[in-house]
Amino acid sequence: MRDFLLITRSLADPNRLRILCALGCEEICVCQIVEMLGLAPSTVSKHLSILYQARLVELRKDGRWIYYRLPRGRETAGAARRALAWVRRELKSDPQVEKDAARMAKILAAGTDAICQKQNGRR
Amino acid sequence: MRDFLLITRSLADPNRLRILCALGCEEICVCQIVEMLGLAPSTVSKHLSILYQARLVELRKDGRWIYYRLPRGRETAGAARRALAWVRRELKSDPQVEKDAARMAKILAAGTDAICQKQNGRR
DNA sequence: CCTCCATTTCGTTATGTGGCGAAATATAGC
DNA sequence: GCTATATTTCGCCACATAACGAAATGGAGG
Repeated sequence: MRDFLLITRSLADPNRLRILCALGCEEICVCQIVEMLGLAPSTVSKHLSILYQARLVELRKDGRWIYYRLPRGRETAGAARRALAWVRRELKSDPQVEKDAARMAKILAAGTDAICQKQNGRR
Repeated sequence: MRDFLLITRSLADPNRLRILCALGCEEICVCQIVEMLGLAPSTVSKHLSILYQARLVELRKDGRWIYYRLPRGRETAGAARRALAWVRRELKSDPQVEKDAARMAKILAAGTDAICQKQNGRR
């Protein structure tokens, strides 16, 4: 029950749902999620931490960047995998999610290296 | 997204999950849910109202009693049905849920009419 | 009509949560 | 080692929420 509640409480916030849907299949840098949501980095970090504790996302550190993604390996807890499948199904054609996907595509495509483009562009 | 959030926020509370699991297949009176959870009637009523708004339960009024049950008809929104199937699967063998089932069985079996037994017994 | 009782609604309180900015942490590059 | 930058942690505030008891609602039955 406790673990399941970690999951359901994670899913009870629109911004966290948007993050999960945006992750889709690709790996996304924190700064890109910040850009997509338009929230303060500290806020996004908190959301990601909540998702991480519920095992709904994994992270990979690469230099000073941190990439988040949906869990991949076989070792992924079944509960998390089923929860993600459920969310994806229910929100597949959600307007907000679709808008986010379009926006994220633009964010990823902007700039040549496609990594933390906004911050690079600031200089 | 809005409707989906109604569902996920409903599922983000342990007492509401216990109610949904207790409903299982049978129809249960509010006073019996109160007895099972050990919470104030007003609190339980609020929980039921939240579940009702998310379409996760239906109600049937019978005299001065109100029975709640999981949604039945074909007209039930698919999202609610899928959410309930997910919850049931994840919590099928949860210790708390099993204890609740045993307790609820006792509550339903107590008394001959099996309706609001505790209140009947009070007189 | 009046009472009784199951349930809901209302008002209050304590706690949880989402948001931000500031400060801390960590890594890259000079 | 110092600076710059990405991310997290911390402290704070506004607001949501779960709990209760008291009062209101509504049907049953005298």
